[in-house]
Amino acid sequence: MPLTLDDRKKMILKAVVDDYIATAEPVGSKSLVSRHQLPVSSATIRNEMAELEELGYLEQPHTSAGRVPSDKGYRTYVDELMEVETLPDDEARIIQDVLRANMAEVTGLIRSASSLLSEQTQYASLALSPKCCKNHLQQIKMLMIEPGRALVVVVLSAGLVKDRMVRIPEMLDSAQLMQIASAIEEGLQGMTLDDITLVAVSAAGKHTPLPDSLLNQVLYEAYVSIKQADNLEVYMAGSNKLLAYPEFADVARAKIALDTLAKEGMVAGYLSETREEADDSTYMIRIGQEIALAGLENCSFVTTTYKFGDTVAGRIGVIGPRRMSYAKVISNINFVRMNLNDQIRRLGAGID
Amino acid sequence: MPLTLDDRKKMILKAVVDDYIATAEPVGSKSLVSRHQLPVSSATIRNEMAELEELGYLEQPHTSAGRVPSDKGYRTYVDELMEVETLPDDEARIIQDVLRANMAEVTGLIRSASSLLSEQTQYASLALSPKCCKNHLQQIKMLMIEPGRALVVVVLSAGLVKDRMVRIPEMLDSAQLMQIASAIEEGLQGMTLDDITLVAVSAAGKHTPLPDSLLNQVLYEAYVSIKQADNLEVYMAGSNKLLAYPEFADVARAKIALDTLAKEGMVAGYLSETREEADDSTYMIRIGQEIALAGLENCSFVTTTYKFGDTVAGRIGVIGPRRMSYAKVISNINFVRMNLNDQIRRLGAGID
DNA sequence: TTTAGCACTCGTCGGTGTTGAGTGCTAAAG
DNA sequence: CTTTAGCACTCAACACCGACGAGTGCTAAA
Repeated sequence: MPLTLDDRKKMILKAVVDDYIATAEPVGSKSLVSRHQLPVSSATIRNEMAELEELGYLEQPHTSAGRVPSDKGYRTYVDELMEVETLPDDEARIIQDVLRANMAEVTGLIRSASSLLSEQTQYASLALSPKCCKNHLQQIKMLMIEPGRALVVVVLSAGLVKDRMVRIPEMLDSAQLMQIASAIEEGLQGMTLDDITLVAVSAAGKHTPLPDSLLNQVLYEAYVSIKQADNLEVYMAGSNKLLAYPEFADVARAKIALDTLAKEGMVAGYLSETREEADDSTYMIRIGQEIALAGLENCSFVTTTYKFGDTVAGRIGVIGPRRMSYAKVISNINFVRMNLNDQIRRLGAGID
Repeated sequence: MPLTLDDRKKMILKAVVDDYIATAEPVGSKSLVSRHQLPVSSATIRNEMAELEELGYLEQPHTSAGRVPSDKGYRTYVDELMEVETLPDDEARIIQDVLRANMAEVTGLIRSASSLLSEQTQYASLALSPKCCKNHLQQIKMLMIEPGRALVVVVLSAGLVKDRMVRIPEMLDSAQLMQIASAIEEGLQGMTLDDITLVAVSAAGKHTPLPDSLLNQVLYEAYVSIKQADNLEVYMAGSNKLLAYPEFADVARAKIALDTLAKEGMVAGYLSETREEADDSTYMIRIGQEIALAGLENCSFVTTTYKFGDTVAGRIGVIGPRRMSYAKVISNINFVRMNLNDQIRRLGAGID
């Protein structure tokens, strides 16, 4: 049994996947030759397809139906056979324009990149908020809103900013609050987020000449705010677009898939685990069963990473039916990735 | 033709709606008598139902099927017939606990109230962010993040806080930025948001001894931030739960409905328009065609308002199939509304 | 090795008959 | 005048049937 397919088999596999992606219907030998004007007869194709099935690249929904790609079939398709188009100018322009218009802030930038992907590909899209364990605390500010309430602003390296409303003792005034914040900031300057503990925050804050009774609550809230700044968040867009595809014609199946996607934590967890693998290639593809999430068996993920400086910060990608137009999705994702990294770099560098 | 139904007709209408809500299947005369142990025969019910149909309260999907409530039927059901249950203790407890845990900040509070509603009722829920044209600007702060970037924090009356990252000229230092912010704050102190114009902001800011070239960009960003603080936002949750109901068994219909809901702007606009009506009653119900949004013809909205102090600030509610369990939804919504208003009041008053 | 030919498979589609829950109507009983 | 038993009628849902056709595998000849 050959480990690699001969050229004709590759050619046929590619044709089958292409056709199935286009039509969503099992493709037969006869329609294949006519559609692609192959120089051989349908009988030959039949023999080849039978072999491809035996090798696990194709499947038959039932005897006397055409063939459908298996996970393995899709896999070799995306790894070896597919031709990635370059993005049409008009689509490229849209992406560039939208990203440029949203570059005031990282979160908004990523969110809009995600929406863009969904809009352009007509699949669902998702993005993970930037999270980098090597992130440093750069600043922490506390802003008095009214007696008893303050806004804690945490600035991480790479210019990522998060804030959070907290309750503080009513007796604290604005000046004291700022004093505490600077004490913490000084004490933790440059520490990585993982290294920051409640003890460390407390130690830093104790340099302030204030009674513990007032301090403790504030220090605790500061600690929580810092930790929360690094929380993994998910932005998802266009999941209802999936209902347009025939693989979701059955509402029950559709519901299972959408319910799974709605549990953002699950998807986030899954994607963040896969962080390390395949770092060299620009994108990562998970097909069907390769996704270990119940309910997404006939879906595929295509994701890529975006960077802060030169460290990977998060993922952004597309979720669609297994039978998705990988070529189109990948060209979009690559372009978005490039532009996203570009804008983030500019944002960090302060270029307008 | 009588303007009001006699007691027996009311009784029958109520029974039909109750049954249809429970089973999702057209209810016939025979099953009605057996289910409710009515003291009359099915023939009598048939006659009554025929009359109710003639009067427009019931509809027949086809001859020789049972009856289904019409919009008018649902309307009188919710207005006159339905018995609103009081919320079971355990559900009440959950709501109280979750809201209490989220009371650091208004936006989070409302968001969690919305999720709660969806979770408790198993329908979709949505909430509009607080927006009150009589809102005053209370504070505006600008926080230097790094040269060229600043965080603008806008505090409205009632303690609503919004912030936004902006670009500023690189030459500005932290002190200057604070100076500008206080100038704006002083100049606009107590103005309602509607009255604040770019001109007003500029006028307030010009008191600072800085060259126009530096000022203008900052003032513009401040203006945008203030305006944006009052933007209408929508939080939606659980829209995929709708797929569980038989009215959405047809994917095409389901898609239309979900697509409409996904256009958050549309729903927001629709709900905010209905703001004034029915202020006296605690909740507002829109049934089927009463909703003027294409795609939601067999859905219903049940919404209520929440308040900042004593002015209406926003809406929160549930979207479900027309055949929704109004009694359950209303008891949930009322309870959430009460607790939400309570927590908002405490939040404003600084009670913990 | 390729391919024409052929028998076979099986899902789809239209037609047909049955079932059953529902109706409206009529005529008798209360 | 209202109620109700009885009956004929309607119609969606379901199962069954046969024809159709796109597809297959196999065989034997080119």
